Amino acid sequence: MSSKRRVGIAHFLLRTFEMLDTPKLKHLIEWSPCGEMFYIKNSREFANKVLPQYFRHRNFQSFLRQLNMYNFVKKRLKNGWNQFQHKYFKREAKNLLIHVHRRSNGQQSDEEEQTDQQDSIKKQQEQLQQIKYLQNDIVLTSSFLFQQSVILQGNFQHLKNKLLYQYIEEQKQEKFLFNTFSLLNKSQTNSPKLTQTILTQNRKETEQEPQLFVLS
Amino acid sequence: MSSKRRVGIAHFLLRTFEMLDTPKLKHLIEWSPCGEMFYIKNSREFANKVLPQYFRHRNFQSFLRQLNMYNFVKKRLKNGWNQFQHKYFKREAKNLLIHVHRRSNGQQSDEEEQTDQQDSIKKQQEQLQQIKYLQNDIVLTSSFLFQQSVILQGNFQHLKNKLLYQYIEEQKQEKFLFNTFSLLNKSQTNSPKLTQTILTQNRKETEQEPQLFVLS
DNA sequence: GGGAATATTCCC
DNA sequence: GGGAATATTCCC
Repeated sequence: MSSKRRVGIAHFLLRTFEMLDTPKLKHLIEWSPCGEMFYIKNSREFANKVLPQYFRHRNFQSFLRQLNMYNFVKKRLKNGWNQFQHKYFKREAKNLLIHVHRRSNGQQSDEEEQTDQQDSIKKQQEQLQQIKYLQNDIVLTSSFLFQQSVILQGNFQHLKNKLLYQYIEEQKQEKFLFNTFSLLNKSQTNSPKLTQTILTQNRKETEQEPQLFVLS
Repeated sequence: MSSKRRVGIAHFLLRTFEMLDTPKLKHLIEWSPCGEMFYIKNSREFANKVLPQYFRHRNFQSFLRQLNMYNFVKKRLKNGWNQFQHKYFKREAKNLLIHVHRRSNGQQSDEEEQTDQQDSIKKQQEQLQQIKYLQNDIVLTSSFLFQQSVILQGNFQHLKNKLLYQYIEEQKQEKFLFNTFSLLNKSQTNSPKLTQTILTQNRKETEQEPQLFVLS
């Protein structure tokens, strides 16, 4: 168990007590009239303005968590206030604070006795071994895949560049064609039929699906 | 045990990395020339001026404790600097940070030495812990690769279609050109200079980079 | 340097 | 509200 307990009173308890001792904060946190519990009246404002003065944060939730760890009992009042109470946390009895203990986190109950412990340990070891091997394989595969993805990205980039290049070539061709016909029209006012013929002729051509390439 | 690991990289690691990324602090904390370890040159001043900017305290010792929990190796240099090193904490490889794991507190040596059984159980637990960490890494990588593959497939399909379309267009143009010149040659035996003019004229055209498309 | 307590955060 | 991880403190 916790053989080593700090002697003093927890920082959290002291600071919380201090807050309650501060008249300026009465509109946000205050003892009940008789001093056996206290209220937080506006948790939002309280969190933002008061908490950072006493702790390293401004989360109401964290404050709640602490109260909870010290076994304070919370109650929601009708007027929206939060009320907190602890048997040993009272205005008139600061000395009682030494009885407020923080909940220790984990109780390790030893459970039943295990006769076949060794047996089960061995089995577990074998399983562990299997898992390790498998995991190792997976790591290798994963690493390989990662590299592949990088390579693929590269290939893709390459392809994209190719495409761009092709596009440029195409543009040139188009321009070429365009110019050709311009010149043709200019120089052949006498026989405009030629252009017509060319266009007609070309329209007859049937298109065929080309076998481009097969990728995956 | 700890079945719940946070996905992200520990706040401590990120903040420490940030410090090292800050040129203004080079006189107090700085990467080694090659970036595989870092130095703290004046721990006193560092603690007072730098720590509170990145953490909630100004204790060099607390900072040390964290480095220690994350298995950094400390070395005291002759010139008084402190050097820290971790396999996966390097300037050029922020992505490796996911492999820097916080030591789990799990070791509770209650008193005397422990039975062999308990010992072996503990070892197994450690191993399990390691496996879990590694598995988490793998899951992250795998998820990343999956996303990558989807994106790549999409990009690739898109590109393929583009390419096909372009190819068809090109074919049409070529055919068209071919026909044009055939007709031209037939009908213009008298003035062969026209073809020449067309070719010369076209050669002068300047090319311009077209905006093709933007992928991912 | 590291064990263990308390403080704070995150999440179910 | 509480389990569990990380952050900070304290101490040997």
